[in-house]
Amino acid sequence: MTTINDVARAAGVSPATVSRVFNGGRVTAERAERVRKTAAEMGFAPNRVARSLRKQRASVIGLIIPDIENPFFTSLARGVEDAAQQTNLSVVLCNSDEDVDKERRYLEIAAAEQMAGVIVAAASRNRTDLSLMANRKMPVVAVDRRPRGASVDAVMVDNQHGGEEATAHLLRSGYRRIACIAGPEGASTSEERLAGYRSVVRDHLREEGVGGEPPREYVRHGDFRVEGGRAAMAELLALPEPPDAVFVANNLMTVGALQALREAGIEPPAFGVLSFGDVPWASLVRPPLSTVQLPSYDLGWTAAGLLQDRIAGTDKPLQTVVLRTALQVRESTSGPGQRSAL
Amino acid sequence: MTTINDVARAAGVSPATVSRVFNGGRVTAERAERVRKTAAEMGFAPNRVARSLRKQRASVIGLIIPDIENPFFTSLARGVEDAAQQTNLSVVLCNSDEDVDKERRYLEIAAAEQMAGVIVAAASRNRTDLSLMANRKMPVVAVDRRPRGASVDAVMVDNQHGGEEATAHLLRSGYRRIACIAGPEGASTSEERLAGYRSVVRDHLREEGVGGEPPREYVRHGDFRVEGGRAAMAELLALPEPPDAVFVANNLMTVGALQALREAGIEPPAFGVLSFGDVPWASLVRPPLSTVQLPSYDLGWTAAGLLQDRIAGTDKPLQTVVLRTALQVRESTSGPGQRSAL
DNA sequence: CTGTGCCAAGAAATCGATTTCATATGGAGC
DNA sequence: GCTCCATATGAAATCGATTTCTTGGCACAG
Repeated sequence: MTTINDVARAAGVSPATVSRVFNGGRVTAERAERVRKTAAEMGFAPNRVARSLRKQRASVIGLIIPDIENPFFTSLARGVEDAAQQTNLSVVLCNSDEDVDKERRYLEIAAAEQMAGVIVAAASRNRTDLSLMANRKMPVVAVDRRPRGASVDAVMVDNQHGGEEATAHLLRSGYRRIACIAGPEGASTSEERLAGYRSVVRDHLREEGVGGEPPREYVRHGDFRVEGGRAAMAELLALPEPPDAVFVANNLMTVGALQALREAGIEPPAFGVLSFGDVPWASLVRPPLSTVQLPSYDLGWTAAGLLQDRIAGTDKPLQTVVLRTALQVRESTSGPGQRSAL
Repeated sequence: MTTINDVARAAGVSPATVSRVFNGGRVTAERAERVRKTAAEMGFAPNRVARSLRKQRASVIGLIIPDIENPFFTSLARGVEDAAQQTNLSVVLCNSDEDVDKERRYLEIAAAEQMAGVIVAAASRNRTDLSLMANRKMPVVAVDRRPRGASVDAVMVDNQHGGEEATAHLLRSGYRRIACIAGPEGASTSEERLAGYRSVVRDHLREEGVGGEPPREYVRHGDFRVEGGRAAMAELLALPEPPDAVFVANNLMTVGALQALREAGIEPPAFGVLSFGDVPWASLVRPPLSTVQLPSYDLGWTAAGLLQDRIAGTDKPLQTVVLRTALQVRESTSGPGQRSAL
């Protein structure tokens, strides 16, 4: 491969001069031109590894997500990528698979590769450890999930608001026995969504003059995966007094819940189904699914922006940006009255 | 950060010895133990950038895919990742977005970062240029799509066989006016699938004593995206004699086709729909969709295996592995007879 | 005419690990 | 007891770009 030394020799200058030509140093126009020309002729591209070693920083940022097969995260990844392209940073995507060990390995790699920064959707609120990054003063932005105790910039979704909006909509549509399939206990996103659900149900019960909390058995915890949603839904349907609607706390569990409903011969909107997060190809599901839409792309875009500011060395105080959800009403929650023929 | 020199000093040995401890050189057990211990205490992890510079090779492989939001490719990516983990290679994922320029940028990065190898699902059969890799003798494996004229190992799907199987199944189910929504002209995957379709239809016509080719207007070209599938399906439905079934050459276009069908108030299986490639959450679509299942995970796994062999320096002749598809019959192709109420 | 200051440009140090080369030590064989 | 070899180890070169340090030349002011 042609190195900076080859170019220097060919152009009759020193390697330092070649470097300066490519990095905005002061070089006389005539020489700069000559260097650029020979470099182009020889097909010279600076060796990034050597550059990173010397600069102690690579022009790469890491993006660590817990599930590459979840469209929410892939859309987020596109947001990051598009934003990063603006400052010539490239993005490497790592899939932690919701596994804290795998995640740690990737964090170690990010550190050892001297990446310019990391955006991480943490696999665990408690056990994700960002101290490696802190030690090296490597910029980090948390996205979607904030690891406990980490002092980093963050971009979050207004989960509680989304949960409230969803539950209120179900109530407005006439459903009365509303269940919730929440995510894993301890996951911040799950707990906030659940809190939104709880607060609206509580208010409703108070208005009705009943008071109290939603029935304990109407709240189930899944694992944010398809199978967990299916199991939770099956349990709900097996209750002595099953619910007439469900708010499911993520898209994949919704897929599972819908499968369980179908197996039981039950069809929305007689049974209301509202998903937190777009289900891919939602428009294909019959009937079309009402969802709380998440700004996944913007989440990524915003996170990448914050990270780039930090990389550039801003000393703004840490900030947390919260993006709003948007309720997308479709037929799956049009009300228990319109029973389809069963 | 603690370097190999810090560790060496602390352990009272030379940096060379520390390096040997971590790279399987000959070191007396007692010293090795001491080095390992101090290294652990100091939290030493070798700087990958420096290592890559010296070794002229990083312990990272690049995976370039054209669409990160297509579950086919994400599943493939998981296969690559799982296989790579076996030899401690990490995978960086790059999304070319079906854009040859973006793809070239990533290839340049892979070269400049001195990645150990690249697996690429080419954005274009003609215009994807792998000469950069060839120049540096960097191992490359093509997956799913083979760039024209590149001498690299490849892992492919038996597209023609899949197309034949699909079309034959539609015929067996009683459909007679079978259309095909193919991919972009020039894409090898698309053309092979289409060839499979053509050959079966041709044979059928001959058996019927008619002979000839499938009607030209029954073959449409889309762009492998949702919108393309929708448009193609709409055109098919607008024909004077519309088809009674369609073989769609990829999963995303199938989603579009289903949307167009629904808008026209037509429902499978009265109109047969068969998708090449699993539609995500296929089980949710009503009625369940028949598909030609692609071994996406195995594609990735196999490609990573081949790449690792090359990285290890095997001199086996170039090989192309072809993996078979499997027809998954569901209700969307159960035959035109069972007309659902329209 | 000389001193000061500025700027271009080369020489050389640097980043951190690996690897070659040289050296010392110990043991085996005669 | 001496030679020879194997082996452990350290010193130093190396990878390729960036950056600091130096030098030399030129311009301008006094």
